[in-house]
Amino acid sequence: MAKELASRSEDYAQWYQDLVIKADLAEHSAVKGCMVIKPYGYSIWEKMQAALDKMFKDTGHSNAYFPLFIPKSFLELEEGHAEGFAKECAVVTHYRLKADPSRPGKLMVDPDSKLTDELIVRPTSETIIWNTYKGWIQSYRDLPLLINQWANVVRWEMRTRLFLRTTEFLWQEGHTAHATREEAIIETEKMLDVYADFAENWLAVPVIKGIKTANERFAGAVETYCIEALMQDGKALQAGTSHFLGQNFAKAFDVKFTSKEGKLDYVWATSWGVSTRLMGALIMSHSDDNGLVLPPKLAPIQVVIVPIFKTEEEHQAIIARAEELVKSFRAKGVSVKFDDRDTHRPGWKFAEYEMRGVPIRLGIGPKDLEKGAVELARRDTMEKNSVPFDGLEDRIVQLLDEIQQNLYTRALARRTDTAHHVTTWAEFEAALDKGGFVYAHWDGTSETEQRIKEKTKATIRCIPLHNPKEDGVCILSGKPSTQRVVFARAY
RNA sequence: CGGGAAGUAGCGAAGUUGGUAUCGCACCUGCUUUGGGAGCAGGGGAUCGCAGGUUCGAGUCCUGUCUUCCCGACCA
Repeated sequence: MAKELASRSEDYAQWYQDLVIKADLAEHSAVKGCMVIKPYGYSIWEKMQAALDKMFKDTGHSNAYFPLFIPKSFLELEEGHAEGFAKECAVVTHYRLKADPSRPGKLMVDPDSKLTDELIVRPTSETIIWNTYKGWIQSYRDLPLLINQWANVVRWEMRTRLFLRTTEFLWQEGHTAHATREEAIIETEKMLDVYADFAENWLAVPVIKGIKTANERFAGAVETYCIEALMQDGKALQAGTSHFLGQNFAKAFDVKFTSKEGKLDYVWATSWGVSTRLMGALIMSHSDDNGLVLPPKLAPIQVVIVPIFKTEEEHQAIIARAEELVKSFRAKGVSVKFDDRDTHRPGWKFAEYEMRGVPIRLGIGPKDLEKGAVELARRDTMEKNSVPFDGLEDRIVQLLDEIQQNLYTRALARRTDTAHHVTTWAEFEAALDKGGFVYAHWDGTSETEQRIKEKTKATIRCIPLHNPKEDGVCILSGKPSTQRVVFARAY
């Protein structure tokens, strides 16, 4: 009724927007390109943060916090980095307002408050962090330095979409410093593994781990690793990146250390990040035309109990039973909500929790009490079954795990089913139009990649790690190639 | 930032050649209801995105501006 969505098949983009709004995840703000993340959406993000934060800590990292503002002069120091971000920076040029003498009650920028060194609102923090690290690192004993920060960043995007691309977004950025090139590369790959682990085991989103081509590489990086996910409409989404920065930033910010052998050398660096874009990946991987579908591990509410009754006697009996269930579920670590609001009827609640993606719904009414059972509805399959109270909490724990697995399996099957291996240009174009990852030979040049992008809007998502070698010819140039790379149209 | 579309009550929409705003849902009250978004009756809520202008009179015409959506260029 009031909350219907556009269908995925008719208008995928509209479906996505409707869903974000109607599942109460986020809304547009009064500020162009910026969103308000609503409590329900934010609680999902908090669960992601908690899981990732633990993974970072478990791999030896500590959190810290660096300034929102970066002096413009810092951003200029690493050439590639400067070029990459120059076009999308918000710049603070003044530090004060004053009453506008020509418009009573209005404010104006005080021209006397002009900053001599303008400040950039961070689009990423490499520069301020490497400026800081210079003071922290003198010896090999100070290494490795393993820092993460949770922060907001601003990139002045021309075209925005809730969660997928907004002017301001939330993320974490890890910045590490190492004594050797090898150690930095190990770190880069380790954090990519953390991201892949998180994507697959928490988001239930299968990802391809790979390396970006030069065209797609992070500005200032020597090598960019990524995890690429496939959305239901057949488009790819970069879900996380991990960069081997070489000595680029160490040289730009003059960060040297004395080795055990007494030699002075620049340190080796990595940076890695995932953002609230993961919310978009989560939404577009599992949800359906009835609304959001959440993997149990990230669902703010895993089980909702909806009472159904006519008389107050029935109501009281249900409350008694429901409270027992809540207690036993919580004892098993299951997050459960008993929705005893009398302001909404059961049917309304069913629809509402479906829209919000709650993995399991239990309906309890007089008929169930009589049978000693509940009506259990699974959000992922929309199946309904009567399940006895006896042993219910164990069944729930098991079922949550089953749902988590099912979402992953389903997403993986979709990715596998839509994957194409092509050899000719005609096949390539046809495959792109169908959607999904397209494995094709490429001659390895940026020029060819660029031409393919211009002709088809598809990009090389990545060169998969441990990619099997296979002789072939480039789909566009016909030149020899030693491996297939992954193409797709992307978000 | 270029091209297109849109903005009227919380949401979705109607509004004729300019004459002071209508409908559905939602909301509030009451009664009846409650196993898939309840029914009936009554009620409240809009300076028509914002700022100017034309006019006796502007939701409607003109100018500017903000925001959103779609398509491009750019990007997580």
